[in-house]
Amino acid sequence: MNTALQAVRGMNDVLPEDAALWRAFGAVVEAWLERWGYRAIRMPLVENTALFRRAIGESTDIVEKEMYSWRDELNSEELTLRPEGTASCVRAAIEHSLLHDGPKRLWYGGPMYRHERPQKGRYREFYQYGAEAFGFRGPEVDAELIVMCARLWPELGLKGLRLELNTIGSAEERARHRADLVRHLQANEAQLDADAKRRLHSNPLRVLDSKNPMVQEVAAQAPPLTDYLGEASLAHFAGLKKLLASAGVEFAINPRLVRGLDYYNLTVFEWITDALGAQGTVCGGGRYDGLFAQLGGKPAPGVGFAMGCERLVALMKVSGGVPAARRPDAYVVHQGEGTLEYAFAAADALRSAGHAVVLHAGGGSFKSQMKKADASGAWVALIVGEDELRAGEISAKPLRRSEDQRRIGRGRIVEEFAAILQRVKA
RNA sequence: GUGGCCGUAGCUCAAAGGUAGAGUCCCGGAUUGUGAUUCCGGUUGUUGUGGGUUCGAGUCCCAUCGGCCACCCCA
Repeated sequence: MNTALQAVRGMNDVLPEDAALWRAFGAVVEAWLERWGYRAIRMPLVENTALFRRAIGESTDIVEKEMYSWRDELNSEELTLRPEGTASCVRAAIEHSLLHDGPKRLWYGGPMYRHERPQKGRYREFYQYGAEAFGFRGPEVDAELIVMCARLWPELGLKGLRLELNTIGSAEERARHRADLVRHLQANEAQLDADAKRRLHSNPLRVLDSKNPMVQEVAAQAPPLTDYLGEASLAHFAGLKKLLASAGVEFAINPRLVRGLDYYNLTVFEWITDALGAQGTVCGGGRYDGLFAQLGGKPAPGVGFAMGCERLVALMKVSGGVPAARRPDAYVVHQGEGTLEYAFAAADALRSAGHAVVLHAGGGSFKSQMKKADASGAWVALIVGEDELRAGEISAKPLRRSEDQRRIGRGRIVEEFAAILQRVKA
């Protein structure tokens, strides 16, 4: 143990028992994304550091202190493990002119990397599914993305997720608000903590989100962003709320909901649970109409969300929505001179016929082999001993139903096994 | 990155400075080749790691690694 290597902190193995749940989760989510008309795209895990600096924002926590960045000396490139997916997805859309024939709905999944202190529900390598809609200006796609999620939760067996919603207007509106906000914060600078002071100029909107009561007092008196929103922004938000209401999706407006990435405008939202402790946001997203231009592309609107797989899988466990383990159809037990080849061939033939078959390996007494057959969860134990070998047969013993063991002639193994399996599974 | 709590068998946990244990799991057996129960027997280990104090450290001290919780932040 003293010389044994460990996984990197905050980066976890998913062991077979959990991996089954992950696969079930992934299957539901991917089918759901496709059903809503989103198409898969895959991006590299590594991008040029400049992409994230430009997309996410220089003064965000992610860029300031959470990115895994390094200089690749082989060809002098500044590279970064992606801390989120939207920037890469937009980059890919620009690079390959994906919008040349109209708007696009895309989804992706995979690991993201942020160097934060690990905690329940927060890891340095974590998985996300993301959906992005490029080229749609109206609020209907914002609504679609949110309603989509509302429809997914029951499919995963999840309850008690609540939706928080806000609008943060356009860049111009925020700039006007920001000027007044900074003035207000400066007037009350004595009440600000170190963190708030630091953000006063770098990212004053985040000050409103502070949990420090002293800072909260100042924030509460600050000019509300809503007062600075123009007609178009208000109409967009109203349109979104109307669609959510007609879909029967409940939401709470949280005027302090400001997301940590600079590219958002208008709609921002989070799906939150109280069942996972401090890391309660299970899915978050919003609109980012300026991002294409910001990354050097032809201007195009965008909206999207990302959901955290670790958190959703953890919620599925809490909710008890754990799928049953897959049973092998047969476990093949063999003992005696020459039986291995026979058993090996029988297992092979049954697999070719589409059955899930585990061949016993590693020796052991007959009894221990039967124990392993049982422990494997197999429906049927197939037994090849010296008797069977001599007779040119194989014994089939159902393990999950009270049905007698019987012999099958070698030439009829596939047909008869299928018949037994059908009866036993019924 | 800051603070608090915690690391003993694969797993869940005992051992209040004096010989490291239980349950579970795993392995073998209970008259020839038949699985969950029952009964009998057996292995669980550099007490996370490295130092220090002490006649003696799982226990006290320091460091380090890891986990949990909170802050922070977000998925």
